[in-house]
Amino acid sequence: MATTCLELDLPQPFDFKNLLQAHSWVDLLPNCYHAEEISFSRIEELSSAKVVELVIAAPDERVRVTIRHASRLSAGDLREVENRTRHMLRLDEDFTEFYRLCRRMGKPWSAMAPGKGRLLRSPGLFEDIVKVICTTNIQWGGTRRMVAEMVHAFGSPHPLDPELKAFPKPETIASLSLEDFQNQTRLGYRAPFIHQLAVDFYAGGDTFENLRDGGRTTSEIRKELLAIKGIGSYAAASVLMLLGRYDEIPVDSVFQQLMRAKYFKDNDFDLKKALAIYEEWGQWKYLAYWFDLLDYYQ
DNA sequence: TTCCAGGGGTAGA
DNA sequence: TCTACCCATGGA
Repeated sequence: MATTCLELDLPQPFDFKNLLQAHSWVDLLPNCYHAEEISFSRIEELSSAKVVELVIAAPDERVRVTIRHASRLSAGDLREVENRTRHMLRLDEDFTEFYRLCRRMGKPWSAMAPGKGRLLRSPGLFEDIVKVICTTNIQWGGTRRMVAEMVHAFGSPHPLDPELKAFPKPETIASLSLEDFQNQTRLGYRAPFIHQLAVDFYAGGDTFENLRDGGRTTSEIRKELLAIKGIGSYAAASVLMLLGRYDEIPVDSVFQQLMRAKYFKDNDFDLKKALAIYEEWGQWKYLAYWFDLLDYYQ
């Protein structure tokens, strides 16, 4: 076994612990949260087909990525690990304007300004879209189970610890018949959506990479997301957040519960009035809602 | 047993 | 654009 370390500068301010704890992506395989060390690990399959383990921590003002690997890593492999880490931690997103708005809005949002607001995401868009589909119409325990079943059934194993596996590649799922895919996982009616997504990603991944195009409007990208089977308004808002666009609020049972508990009495919940609560946050609505939620239930 | 969960697709109005 | 109905699965 060999171990290689990478260190990356963190933009300041940056709250790494909050990035891990603020939403539950760190609880979904292949991510593994290490609460005591304030770190997480995950198995990654690189473009070179090497399967490595990344352990990511931020003990000071830098990110430390410890890579456990079986064979020698090339400069290209290391560059890929760096790029994937930067994407997961959103190191290149600018939250300056959001923090300014938080300070102006007062409590509870003023507590955001010292570096909170970054929500962990996956290195690849396929993984994030599949996981969002797995959050629909099911409790969180079911989401974890479905994601774990896909990773165990179709993920590439780490050569030094075959029980640890990467998130499945689109081509692995696309190479299976829908029937075989369904028989090896319990995804319910979501199975055809995820299988088709894998087929489409494998056939034209570049089309999906266009969703990351910063030059396009959120409504353009939202329209394309809604064209994906299995993605409705809630899931589109969630994927937009994972793309770094916070304009849309994911209206689901969690949102409605918070609204009924905090802002509406008895049965006078009104969706338009509820959405209007966050209107003044403009392009930061998702984060304003999300941290309002965390503050209320903490 | 029944309800429903970090909803979405479809048909029909 | 809105509504009704159906959709697998499993926890409560």
